[in-house]
Amino acid sequence: MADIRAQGGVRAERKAAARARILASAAARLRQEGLDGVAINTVMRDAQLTHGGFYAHFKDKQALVQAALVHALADTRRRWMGRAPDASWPARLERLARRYINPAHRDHPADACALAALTSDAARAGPALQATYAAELTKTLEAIVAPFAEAPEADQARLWDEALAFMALSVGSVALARAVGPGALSDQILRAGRRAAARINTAPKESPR
Amino acid sequence: MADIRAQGGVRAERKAAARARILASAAARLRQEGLDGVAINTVMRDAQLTHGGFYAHFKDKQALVQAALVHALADTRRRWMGRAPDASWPARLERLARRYINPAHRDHPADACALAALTSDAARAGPALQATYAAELTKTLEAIVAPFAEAPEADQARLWDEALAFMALSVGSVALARAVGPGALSDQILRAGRRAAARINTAPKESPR
DNA sequence: TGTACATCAGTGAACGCGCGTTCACTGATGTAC
DNA sequence: TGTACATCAGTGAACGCGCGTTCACTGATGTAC
Repeated sequence: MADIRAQGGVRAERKAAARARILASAAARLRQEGLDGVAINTVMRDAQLTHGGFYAHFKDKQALVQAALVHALADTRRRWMGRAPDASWPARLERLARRYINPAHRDHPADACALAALTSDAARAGPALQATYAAELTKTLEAIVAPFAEAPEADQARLWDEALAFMALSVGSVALARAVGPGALSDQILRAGRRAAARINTAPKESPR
Repeated sequence: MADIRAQGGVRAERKAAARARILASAAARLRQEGLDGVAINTVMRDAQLTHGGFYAHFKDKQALVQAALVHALADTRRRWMGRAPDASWPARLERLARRYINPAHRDHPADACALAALTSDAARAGPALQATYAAELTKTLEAIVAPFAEAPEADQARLWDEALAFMALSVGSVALARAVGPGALSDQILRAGRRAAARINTAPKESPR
């Protein structure tokens, strides 16, 4: 009895399921249509509910968007990194670039990385969303360098810088490839971006390679 | 007399001046607040007019946004490229990266490159705006490689690819640096992106350098 | 186990707001003679 | 040069629409005895 109550009961279970549906539909809308695409009416209809009930789950639209952003990125980060170990740092960047900067990722935004979808939205949003965006980007950067945490201290700074530039190029390539619309230019951007991402180099200009 | 009429007369001159004010205010709003920031009421008030008169100048909001995008990019492209000749292709990329990927550019969006401000907006917009965005990006790419049009035919494809990746990284760095909000991470992104942009390399993975 | 009351997720109408667009009107500018 | 009419950039009220949020209400679930 106590156990069953601890599990939540029928009502709590249904509420949790409803919240999960709301979050999933908000996450998809967020990635596909941005902040303005997360209209409460639409999200609730997607989740087979009416809009009035929304406020039993989230304080306001802002809270939903923040939760949806975290949800979406946890999902794509896990799928992106995969399980395959990489032989070297360049091999890792090459593999991650191949899996991120490609036409399928560009063409399916509802399942894609929210960092690439929301650059402009986050730039214009308030500090709260920007902080969430920054925290999620940081988690992603840490996931990129994680397998090389054993590398010498002296190399850590270089890896971090290269991961930063790698993310800027990856996000930039996909965002730009979407912005120009379908066509040859979009494909060219992805090809060039993918190649350059695998060869990113952040040595300061003073020290020639 | 005929000359004065050819110049347009008082009414035509005033109309042209009003149109220029509308366009300038729309271009600033577009860069700072995106497509939704270009509200006709606001833009017309900025231009010292009332909203009803808008349709004497533009067919609809879409036409204004397209014209403002072209206007904004012509301006920033000219300022970005400057007049200084560059000693070499790497020197050109290094100089352009320094002038694009920096805190001042990040922090003054109303005067900044619209390509970086509108990636997400253009990705979700209709084909007409995407075509304009693509055409403006193409003009920018052409301006980047223009001084090296005399280079051997065999090098042209490489220069174009590197210009593509360079733009993806430049736009991505500024867009990402804005998205994370002010702080150390934002500055790190710009520093790493700037260094990597000056060293962009799009050789295919099969041929090691 | 059965009954009476309390809780609260979800419903659906309503609100105020800003948006893009339309439209009858005004009055300075332009044109015809 | 002077007068009568035509044009049209700009005004300001009005429209329908979708938005986020509020709120009185419902009815199934949960609790107390």
